[in-house]
Amino acid sequence: MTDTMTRIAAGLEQAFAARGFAEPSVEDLRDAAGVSLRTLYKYVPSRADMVLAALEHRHTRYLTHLFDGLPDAPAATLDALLDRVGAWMATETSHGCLFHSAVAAEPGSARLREVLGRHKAEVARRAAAATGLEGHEIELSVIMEGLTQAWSLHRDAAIASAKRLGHGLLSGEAA
Amino acid sequence: MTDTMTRIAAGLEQAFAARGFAEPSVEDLRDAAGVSLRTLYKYVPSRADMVLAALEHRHTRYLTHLFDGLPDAPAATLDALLDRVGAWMATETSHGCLFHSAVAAEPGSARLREVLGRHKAEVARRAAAATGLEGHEIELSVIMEGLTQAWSLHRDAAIASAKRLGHGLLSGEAA
DNA sequence: GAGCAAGTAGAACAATCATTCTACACGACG
DNA sequence: CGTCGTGTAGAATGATTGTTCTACTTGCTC
Repeated sequence: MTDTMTRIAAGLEQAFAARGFAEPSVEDLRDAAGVSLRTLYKYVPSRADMVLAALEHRHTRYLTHLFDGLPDAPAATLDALLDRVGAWMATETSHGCLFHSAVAAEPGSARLREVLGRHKAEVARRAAAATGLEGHEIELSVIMEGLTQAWSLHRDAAIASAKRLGHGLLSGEAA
Repeated sequence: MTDTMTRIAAGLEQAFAARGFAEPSVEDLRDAAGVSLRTLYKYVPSRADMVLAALEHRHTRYLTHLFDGLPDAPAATLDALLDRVGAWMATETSHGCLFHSAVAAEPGSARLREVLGRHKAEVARRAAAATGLEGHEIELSVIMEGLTQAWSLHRDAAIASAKRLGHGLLSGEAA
């Protein structure tokens, strides 16, 4: 059933998020997934695929975390969005973006790079649509990426700084 | 001699930058360093120390690349700084910040986290001093981190966006 | 109740890898 | 000349790991 696959993906995501992509052995991943080695390999036929499955799962979780039930007013929306990025960092990842980490761990993998690109593009597109900043996807990307990286060092101060940069974007919008 | 140590550190930096922190074996690192295994272990007694040596070397190289001979006028300085970040990405790293990658590869290492923190703090401090934006270190961090991450996907467009965000900071400075 | 899909537990295999060790080369210097 | 510091080349070791395989258990369905 898909149920088993989801449980596996969720466990893999958590394991990679907590311990990085290099350290956990397949036996560790099996424990995290809560299934036997046989079943794990049946659903996910290699360790590289385990990484992809984890990222797939995280992608959908991240999207719902960021965009479900956002407010309507542009300024409030932007603030809420950046707060949610910070909240995600606080609860889900102590350090950086999991997609970038995956690519960094295996810079040669074209599949990983493609997953990263799709993930980032979709986040930026949705963020622009939600804040009425269509055409400024890349500025939004820079702000959100910057917040994600800087959060681990500066916590709430990083969120406040990202908000200030974002407001500059909104008010510069008259032009 | 320190000469040998520098040669080793430079080789290690290049190897890790090109192939990530997980993939290269110690024998690969030996080839990159251009010394024998014995000598490598004499100067750098474990693989974890090889990572640290590489980061140490990159730190000083990055600082000189960013800050040597910067112009004086605040706006020109900021642009030049962000251009240099982009140039660094183009020539030195196809993907992301090497320090973040190192931490991501081994999230448990306190030594790595400390090196990351010191690196980022020094870069932000110098950037603020060079652009006359003292007190805005964190905004600068967000912009530079964001550019570093977004560059791999958007290239020159990421640089232009980072500049726009930075100019917003400079003109908002009247307040 | 026979058979089948889907699961668990864990041993076995082949390969890789970090680290150490042995044996040798060479230039400087007293 | 001898020896000491610093280097090279590469084999041996010991442990870990990704992957596969064997043997057994459940629950469902005809």
